[in-house]
Amino acid sequence: MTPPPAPPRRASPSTVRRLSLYLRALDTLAAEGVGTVSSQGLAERSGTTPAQVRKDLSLFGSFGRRGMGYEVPDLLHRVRAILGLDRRWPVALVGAGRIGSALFAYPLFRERGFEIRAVFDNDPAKIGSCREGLEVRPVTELPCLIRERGIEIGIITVPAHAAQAIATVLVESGVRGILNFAPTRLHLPPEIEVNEVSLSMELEALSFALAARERP
Amino acid sequence: MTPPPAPPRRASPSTVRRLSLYLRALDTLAAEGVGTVSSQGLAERSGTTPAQVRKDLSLFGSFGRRGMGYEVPDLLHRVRAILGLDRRWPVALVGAGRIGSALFAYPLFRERGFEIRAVFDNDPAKIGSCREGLEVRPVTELPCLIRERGIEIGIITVPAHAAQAIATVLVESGVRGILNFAPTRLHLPPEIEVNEVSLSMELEALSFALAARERP
DNA sequence: CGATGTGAACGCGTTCACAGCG
DNA sequence: CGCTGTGAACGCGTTCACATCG
Repeated sequence: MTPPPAPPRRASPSTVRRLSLYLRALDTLAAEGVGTVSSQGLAERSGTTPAQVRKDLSLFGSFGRRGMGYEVPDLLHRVRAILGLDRRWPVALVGAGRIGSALFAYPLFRERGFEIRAVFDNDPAKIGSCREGLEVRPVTELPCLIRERGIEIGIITVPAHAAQAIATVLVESGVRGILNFAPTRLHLPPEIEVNEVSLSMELEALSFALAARERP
Repeated sequence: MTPPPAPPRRASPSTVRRLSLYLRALDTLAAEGVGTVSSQGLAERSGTTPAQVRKDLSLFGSFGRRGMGYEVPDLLHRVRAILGLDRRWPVALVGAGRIGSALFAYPLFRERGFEIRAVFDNDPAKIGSCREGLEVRPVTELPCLIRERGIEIGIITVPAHAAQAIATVLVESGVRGILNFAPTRLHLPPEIEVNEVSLSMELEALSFALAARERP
């Protein structure tokens, strides 16, 4: 009888991560034509527990039917909406090196609604060349193009020493969220969302775990 | 007077992540020729708090001098050892697509001691071609080469539907740690260390945060 | 003095257990 | 009866505060 709780502005980072996992699992289930799934079933496919699944979802509303579970197409739609994937997100890519080009071609981004609408680089050899049909532009044109194309998310794949300057310009041009692949900490206003992806950190976590096992 | 605590086999994932950040900061400090740093200074450069820095480090020993702080070269060496980076790690890359090739060329891996010693793919168009001087081999040769070259870490950058089979073969061939870029959950024995990197999850976390701010 | 190292207090995410409803 | 939704209990990582020592 209580209306679904107003979407909380802040869910814990772990919850948001798991919502992504649920979405992935629901995509698979929908593709398999499965109509209904229990918290148990979702938990198994996402590597968590049934209680955790129910707790996470209940933060945003009551999407299941007692005794039945969750309807896959409905829950899929709900989780997409919760994650903000019920719209398109124009994205800019700064850095047209190997990692940047790889991300550009990553099909899952587009499937989720992320559309790379601008690519920037300062290397004269790259400017003017194309990535998947989009021309690489010099960074000087960044502010203008970001605004013109309504871009709100920037992906940084430039060398560490250049990342802070790029981030600052992105924010000044209207970007509100940044995915940073450069191995350096960015200093930005607190209202800007920053997500750091450190590839070497991931390998180092493996290294730590493997080395820990060999210690006397 | 108490000897440094025996290195704990299990530190929390957050602690390990932060150790990587400290290492990065220490690298920079050393390059700048800074001789000493306080927990305060390290915290500022890593985006955490002084108390957190001291707690993290004290898990592994007493590396500082009261009233002085930490000596940068010494701490650098210690943190590298804690993370298991005082040795070389032979790595295999499975999947010579865009992401795989980008990782291959990522200089920070080699700087940290990770050496890609084998590259595999099943695409006949790629087999025999080279990535940074290493020849791409078919997956059929994987078990043999993994063993021959003493590889303990595998990086998976194949499509989701192929990832589980690859992971199983890697483990059967002696790999103990896996970095998985494929958007699928791997089922492996518990003694195997698995680290999932989900690029779309990172973007979805941004999308969630930005969308949450726009809600009424 | 100044900054580390650390037990204790705190807060928060996870887990539990059961009430509630189809 | 089955499974969800959820308050309460729990455990753990973070923060605090201070004793400690160069």
